[in-house]
Amino acid sequence: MNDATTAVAGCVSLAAPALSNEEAEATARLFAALGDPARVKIVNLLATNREPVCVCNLTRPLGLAQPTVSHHMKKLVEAGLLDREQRGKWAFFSLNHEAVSKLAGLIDLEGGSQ
Amino acid sequence: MNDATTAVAGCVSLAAPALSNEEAEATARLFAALGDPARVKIVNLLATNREPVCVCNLTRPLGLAQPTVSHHMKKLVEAGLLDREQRGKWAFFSLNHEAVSKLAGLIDLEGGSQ
DNA sequence: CATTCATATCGACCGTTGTCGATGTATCGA
DNA sequence: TCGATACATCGACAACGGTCGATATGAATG
Repeated sequence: MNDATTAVAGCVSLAAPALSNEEAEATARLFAALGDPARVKIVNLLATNREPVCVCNLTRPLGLAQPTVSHHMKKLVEAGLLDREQRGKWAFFSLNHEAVSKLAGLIDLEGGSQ
Repeated sequence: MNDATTAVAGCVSLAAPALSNEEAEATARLFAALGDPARVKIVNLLATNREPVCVCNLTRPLGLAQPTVSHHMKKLVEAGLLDREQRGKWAFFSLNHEAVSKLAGLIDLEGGSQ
């Protein structure tokens, strides 16, 4: 999922002249994707491990049931922060580094468009 | 409010080796502070206008009632993203650029601690 | 001191969201 | 084909959060 349906696709820098309602909502959705401790840990695991991770390897370190983990993965994919790849029975999730870079750029008020 | 009670004080980079529960919760609280369109707009206004803003000047551009705006300002102050200064009757809010810089650093997975 | 104004807090309402068990779907192996 | 595995979806429940009107606090003003 790297298309226009992701939140990151509709985001503009926080230093942009005047955010529209749609831009503010998309930006809020992107930040809200990281507004849960479990999802922060998921992104942290993917950022440090480098290799894609499947759901079954996340339930134990997160201490959450499998449906809950799937729920969080879906949120992160919809935000555009994670990519999903199906390999047989397994669904492998990896960081979308382009989206992460764009997120970092949103907050850069000095070197941004200010 | 720039003390240890703010969310930004307990945050660690998303590229840090292994986030504790407390670090993940603090990071999530910081991101959640920007997980609402109204608060995104508030930060955007403060980032572009440079000058501090009081609540009475935000109700009209946001289209929200005064208690709602105060609620959002409190969330942003608790997160550490905004500073509050009382001048007579008015409460002036301004961006905490140190916190914004730290937030941008949290997401920088390349130049960070990875 | 009374009034006005700016802001915070309270209480209530209600939509959203995190959580899990149960179930459905699809794939792989025996 | 059958059973096991991995994952998504569904339904339900509880907790959280955004919103507003009413009210409280506190400061300037006359």
